[in-house]
Formats: sequence, C-alpha cells, structure tokens
Amino acid sequence: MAVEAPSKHVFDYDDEDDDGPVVFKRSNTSSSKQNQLNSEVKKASSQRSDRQSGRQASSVRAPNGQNSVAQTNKSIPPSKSPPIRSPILSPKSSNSSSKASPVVSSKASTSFNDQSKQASKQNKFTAVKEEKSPIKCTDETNSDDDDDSKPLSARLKGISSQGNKGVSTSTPAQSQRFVPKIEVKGSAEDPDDDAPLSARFSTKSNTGTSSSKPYGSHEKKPLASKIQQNGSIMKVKQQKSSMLSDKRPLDKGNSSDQSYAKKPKISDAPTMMKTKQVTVKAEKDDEDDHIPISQRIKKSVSSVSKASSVKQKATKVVSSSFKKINKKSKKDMKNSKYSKSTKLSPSSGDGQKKWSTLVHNGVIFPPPYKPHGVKMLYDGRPVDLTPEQEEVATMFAVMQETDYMSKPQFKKNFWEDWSKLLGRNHVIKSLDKCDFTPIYEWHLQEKEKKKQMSSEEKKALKEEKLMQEEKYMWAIVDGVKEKVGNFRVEPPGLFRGRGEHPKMGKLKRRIRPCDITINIGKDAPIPECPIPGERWKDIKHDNTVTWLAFWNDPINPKEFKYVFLAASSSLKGQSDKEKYEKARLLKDYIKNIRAAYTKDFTAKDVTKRQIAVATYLIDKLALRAGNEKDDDEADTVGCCTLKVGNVECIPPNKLKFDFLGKDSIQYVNTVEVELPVYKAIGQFQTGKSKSDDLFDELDTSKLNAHLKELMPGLTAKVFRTYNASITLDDMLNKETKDGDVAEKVVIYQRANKEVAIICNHQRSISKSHSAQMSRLTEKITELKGLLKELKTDLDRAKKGKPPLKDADGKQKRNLTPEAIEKKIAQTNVKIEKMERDMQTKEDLKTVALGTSKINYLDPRITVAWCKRHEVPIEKIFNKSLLAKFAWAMDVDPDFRF
DNA sequence: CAATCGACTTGGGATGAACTCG
DNA sequence: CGAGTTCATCCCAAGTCGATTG
Repeated sequence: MAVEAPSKHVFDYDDEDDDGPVVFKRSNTSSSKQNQLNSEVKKASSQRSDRQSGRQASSVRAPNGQNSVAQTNKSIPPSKSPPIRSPILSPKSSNSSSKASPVVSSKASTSFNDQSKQASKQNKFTAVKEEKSPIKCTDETNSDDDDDSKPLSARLKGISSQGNKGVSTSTPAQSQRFVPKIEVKGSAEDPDDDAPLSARFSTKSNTGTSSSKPYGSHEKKPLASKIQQNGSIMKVKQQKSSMLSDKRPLDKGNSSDQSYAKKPKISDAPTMMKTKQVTVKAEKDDEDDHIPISQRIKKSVSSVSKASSVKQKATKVVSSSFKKINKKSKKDMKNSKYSKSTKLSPSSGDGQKKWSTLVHNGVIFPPPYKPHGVKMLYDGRPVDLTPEQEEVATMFAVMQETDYMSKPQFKKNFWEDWSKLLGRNHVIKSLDKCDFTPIYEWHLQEKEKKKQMSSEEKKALKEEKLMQEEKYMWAIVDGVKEKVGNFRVEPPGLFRGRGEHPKMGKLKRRIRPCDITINIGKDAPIPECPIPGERWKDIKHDNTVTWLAFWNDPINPKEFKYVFLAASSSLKGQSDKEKYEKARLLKDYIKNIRAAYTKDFTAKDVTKRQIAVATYLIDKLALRAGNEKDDDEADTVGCCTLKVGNVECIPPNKLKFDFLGKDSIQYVNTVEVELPVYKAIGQFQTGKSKSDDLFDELDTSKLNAHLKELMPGLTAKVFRTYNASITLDDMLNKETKDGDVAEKVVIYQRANKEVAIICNHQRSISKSHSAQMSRLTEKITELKGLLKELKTDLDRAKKGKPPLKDADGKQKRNLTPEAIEKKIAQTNVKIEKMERDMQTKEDLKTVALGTSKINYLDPRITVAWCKRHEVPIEKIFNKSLLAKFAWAMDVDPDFRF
C-alpha cells in the first residue's frame, strides 16, 4: 500500500483539476508537449466534418463533461487547465522531499512549472502541421486494392471469411452465440457535437457499413485461424519442456484451411517505393492504404473512416520519433561525464537529452541470508553446511517440485556451481546422493506459517516493508516525481532460463553495491550506500540515457541489468507514444512497401529476394526480426534466423511454420502464401540441410537497413505494432454495434484476442482448467435438468395440476404459469451465460491477452473507442494500464490509428 | 563488416490480493 | 464465510536495434 499512497498524493495534488490519478504528471516534458501537439494538430488540421470539429473541441478541451459518462473522471484528465502540476512538492511527499535535497527540488520544481507551462502553450500554437507533404506514395488510388494493401490479418481474413472453420474448432459455437446479442437496439441520440458519445459513435461508426453484419460472420479470423489451438497436439515445445507447459499447440490442422485470400499485389506500382524519395508521407489519397486489411475489404466502411484517417496524417508527421537524429552527440557527452547536465534550463536543445535533473535514492538490496540450520541429508546422513553453502542448497531445495528438477542441464549447472562452494574435500561428492527434503519441508512450513498469519500481522509486515522501500520508489526527473520501476536489486538465486537454456540452474550470485553503477544528476546528492562499509562501483551523470542504475548480469557478465523508471513515467510514456506514431506512419507507406516486396519475390538477386520474402513474413505473420544468438542461449529463432527445417512447403502453395520463438514459445502455423513466395522458399531450401539458415544472405541489420530505406525509422518490429494496432482499430470499428457496455467489452476482447493470436502470445493452461470446465459442464447439465422440470410443471400448471414432487420427494410450491415461465426464462439466460463463459474460457485458455494490450495496441485506439461508445475506460484498462497510458487519455474520440 | 557493447522493449510465469459463488 | 477463481503485480528473462570497435 505504501506504494499507492504516494501515488495518490501525486494525484491529489492535481486533483483540483480533477483528480485523476492517472493523469499526466508533468506537463513539460517533451512527451507532454507532444501530446499537446498532437492534439492540437488534430484539431487544427484534422477536423473532418463539422460536427466533429465541434466535438473535438469540446472533447479535448473539456473532457470532463462527456467523459464523465464514458470514462470515469479519474481516468481522464481534465485537459482544461494546462497542466500544472508539480508533484514533487506534493504534500505527502513531505518525506520524500526530505530526501531530495531541498535545494534542488525546490528549484527544480519551480522552474519546472514555469517551463512546462510555457512549453505547453507554445506547443499548442505551433502545431505543426503540415509537413505533410510531399510525396505521396502514389498510387494507391485505386483503392480497390483487393486486399493487397491490407494488413496481413486482413488479408487472411478475407479468405477465411468464407470458412471460418478455420477458427479453432471450439469457437464456432461461441461466435454464433455472440452474434445475436450484439446487434440490438439502436438508440441513437442525435449527432451533434454535444451529443453524448453514444450519439457520435452511432453516426460514425455505424454509418452504413457493417451494421448489419453479424459479428462473427465475416472475417473471422485471419491469422488467428492459422494458429490453431487444439490442445491435442503439442509439439516441440511441449516435448521439450516436458509436460510442464501446456502451451497452445497450435496445430496445424486448421490452419491449412484458412487460406489467405490475398493475392499478389503485384499490381501496384512497384517501383515507386523507392524510398528515400518517399520521405514524408503524403496526404490523403491513399485512403485505403492505411486502412487495415480487413477494413479495406469493405469499402463502404472505408469511406467513413477515411475521413478520419486523413486527418491523422498531419499528426503523424509531426511525430517526434525521428528526432533522434542528433544522437551522435550523445556519445561524447557521455564519455565526458562532466557536463552539461548542469544547466537546468528547460528546453535546452533537447537533442538527445533525456533529462536535465535527476534525483533518486539508488537501489535497495535484499536482506542478507539468514541461515535456518536445517540439515539436508547426504547418503542418508545429515550434513553440516556453512551459511553460504546452505543458502545455495536451499535455493535448490525449494525447487523440488518444479520441472527444472527433471532437467539434467539444470542439475548439472547447479552442481557445478554448488560443488565449487562446497570445496574439494567436502563430504558431498555427488548430487545424486543428496536429499534436500528436510530443507524443502522447512520451506513449506515457513510458507504455511506465513499464510496463517493474521491479516493484521500481514498488514504490519507490509507497512514495514513499505516504510523501508518508500525512499527508493521515487525519482525526481526534471522536477517531477516519478515512480521507479525496479528499485529492488535482484536477489541471489538459481538462474531459471526458459526453454532449454544452457545456463539454467547456475547460481546467480548476490549483487553488492560494488557491482552497481549509479546514474544521477550532477547536482543531486549521491545516494548513500545502504550497506555499511561498502560503496558503489561508479557514479555517472549521463543524461542521454534513462537508467538510474545498472549492474552486470552475474549469469552473463557481458549483459546488464538496469533500473529504469516505471511504465507510468513520462519518459516511458513519451517513448511509447513515439513507438505508436512510428507505427502509424507505416500506415502511409505500407501499400508501397508491400508492392515493393511483392515485386522482389522474383528478383534475380538472391539477397534481394530473401529480403522481400522475409519482409513479407514479418508483415503477414507478425514474426519477430530474429537476431543471431549465442550458443549459450536457448536455441530459438525469429524470421531472419529461421532454419530450413522450420518451414515445410506444402503444395501447391502452403507453408507450414514450426519453430520456437521468443521465450521458447512454439509457433506453429500453416498458411497459404503467394506462389512466388512459395517458390522462393523452396529455392532457399534447396541444397541445404534442415539446420541451415533459410535466409542465408540475411540478418536483422541488413533487413532493417533495407527497411529504413523504405520509411524513416522503419524496423522489423514496427510491423508487429502496426499490424496489431491496425487490426484492433479495424475490428473495433467494424464490429461494434449498439448494445450495452458488457456487449461492447466482449467485442473489445474478441479484437484483443485476435491480436494476441496474430502475435502468438500464449500462456500455459492453468492446472485447474479441465477441472473448471467439467465443473461448468456439470452445472449446465444441472440447469438443463431444472429447465425440463420447469417445463413439465408449466404444462401441468396450465392444466391446473400441481407440480410434481422434486427430487427429494418434497412438494414444490404451486406457482402460476406466468411465474413458471419467468423462471424458465431466467434459467435459460443463466444457461446461455454459462455456456458463453465456458466457450470464452476454452478459447482463451492458451491465449494471453495482456501482452498485446501492454505492448502493441495503441491505447489511443482504445480510449477513443471507449469515448465513442460510452464504455468506461476502466472496463478495459486496469489501474496500471491507466497510469501507463496517461498520455493517451485525452485523445480525440475520433482518433483512428 | 562482424562482433560486441549498450540501452530499452517485450514476455510469460509466479505470487498473492481481491473477488465470486454456493 | 470458505473454497475456488480471477486479477493485478512483481519478477526477471529474452528479445530488438543502434552504435562502437577492431
């Protein structure tokens, strides 16, 4: 709780305006600037229709009104007042302030405010604009694109639409069920600006288009289908992980059915892509391009949306992402740590600078090891261990019931490190004769003890911990108090690598102050080392980076572990926003990029062809780039590192992918591809063995260098963000119908699920899943029995007869036919709900929705949709997400990705 | 140009608190 | 109110990608 407390304070501070906790904390940072810019831009340039404009103004500026309904006040900051806020000084922070040197903080804060205000003002006016420009990508005009330009998903969808069977077997039922509800009433209000959100949304989103469409019907899932989930077959991953994980097996079966409709887009002008010329994107005309694949499909819709999309462009252009150009300077400064950081001045050319003043208290270390004295057995006899030896033995003992225990590599690595600690002459000579049970049991007892503690005790402990940690939880960046992400130094333990990691089981030694380098403002007091008698390894004052501290990873000394600010900080928010702006920019280039790579499928130059095919896969399947990995890491791949054996050609034009990706999560998918791609893959495979690289001429730096020629700042990962967000935007806009909040939330979840499937975000099936399912089934059966009984009673009641006795032989109350009918209806509703829940549960058992929400879906899409449809944002974003996405909360309701 | 360094984003799982439902 | 779930957080591993180095 302590944690929270602080945050609250912060909010309170601003509260006056309103309260929202989540709101922006600082106005000045560039991020905020940007925000404002954007919004401004939008307003200025974007306005599409009249009503809209009105609306925007209102919404943006005084969000409150409308929001109140839609979103809770708290979440949405009242933008009305330009942000003033200076958290730091906030009351509660009394203590905090104490830590920060008074001087600094005060001064910073003041200046800060001022600047911030000014900055904000300026921004607003400057609004950029127009850089819009120049070259448009050309062609697109014929929008018709059959689907080419669409995002992958869309493409897929098209096809799949016909047979949604592609979807996992389980789904069909579900989709049907949903359908009915969704449609519903149309209570629209009037469209004016002031009109409540609902009104707006009705106008825009539904406008013609899809309203009638049943939601499940069309497109079902594109990519999704590819991936299948039947749990039956588990492949590689499973095997390897030895039963532990039950990830979604993705089976191939279905996938094959789904085909992509996409046809080669060859048509468009291929050449133009060329790059450099492309510089900024062009204006509108490209209408369809940005439209997600799926959307494009239905032209009608596009018309509507396009208007909005157009407006956005201006905005995007503005985006800051590209500013990094000045980066080089950084190095210099960095080395010479001396410097510049001194000046607090506000906007000193920001170039590369990430902050001007930075104050924090360093990191907190885990408590020293407390020996428990419980003796393990060796060859049946108790053994004495030194505290150090016992500590490591305990780490191992605690893992008795995990799968790691069945992995030889784990035990081997553990033994290597532990035996070193034991020393050459120790009685313990072999792990095989060790019995850690006594220690494990002690551990279980401790756990139990903790569980049994009364809630007061627990609370007290928590408070105490909070008290100790409080000072480490916050940093003051440019005068603003921000949460620190991971201020706790990682405790020692046994390394738990994912998949078949060669280093699993190795001892991750304790980190000490002398391992840690602190980065802090030049004028800030250097944090006192929390462990008496020790000192930090180094102190830096590098304002070109955002980390507060780092140490070398004990498992892999070449790598570092950093302490950063929390996701809710404006530094993070700013880069998050830049990430999405870059992805939105891709929207304007995507059509040409697709045309270009399509053309290169048949290029004579092998490298060129490989780049084309790899880009296609990244775009269509949302594969990761695939950097090279060392031998001392788990053997996983991404696009550029795919092995010949990971792809199987299935005539006439399908490819079956099967490989372990990040975190050793298996990716299995069979997709139909364009013939030239199919042929190219075949060529890349010929003459190679299964373990050879499929793209032997390629690596991520070459690929990214090429992408960068197509669009400034473009890299492989941008495609994932783009396709994820565009899919969400598209699905939401296509499928949201009138209905109650719960129904809309379901729509959102379906879209979210779609994205998760595209990105292959999996989770393991919970241990209790099958038990839960059977329990539900049982309940449903029971209810159905009840239903039958009620029907009998109804018949009898109608004839004036009393109901039959119930199962226990007791006489039931004599109800009127009307009453019985009512009961029947209630029961039916209950059954339907249960079945629906069950289906959802089954469908999501291996799909992780959170990852995409956190990392891939532009929060502005969600916020705008919530505003348009009067869905409280809290229904979609939890507290942390609200905080993380504070920068997106004041988005215009008309925002489209 | 390849290898390495460096910084930052993305990811799944574990844990425990907060709800739900009987 | 208690067992079972669901949800939010924490934890830290594992990617991406630009910059440097040699």
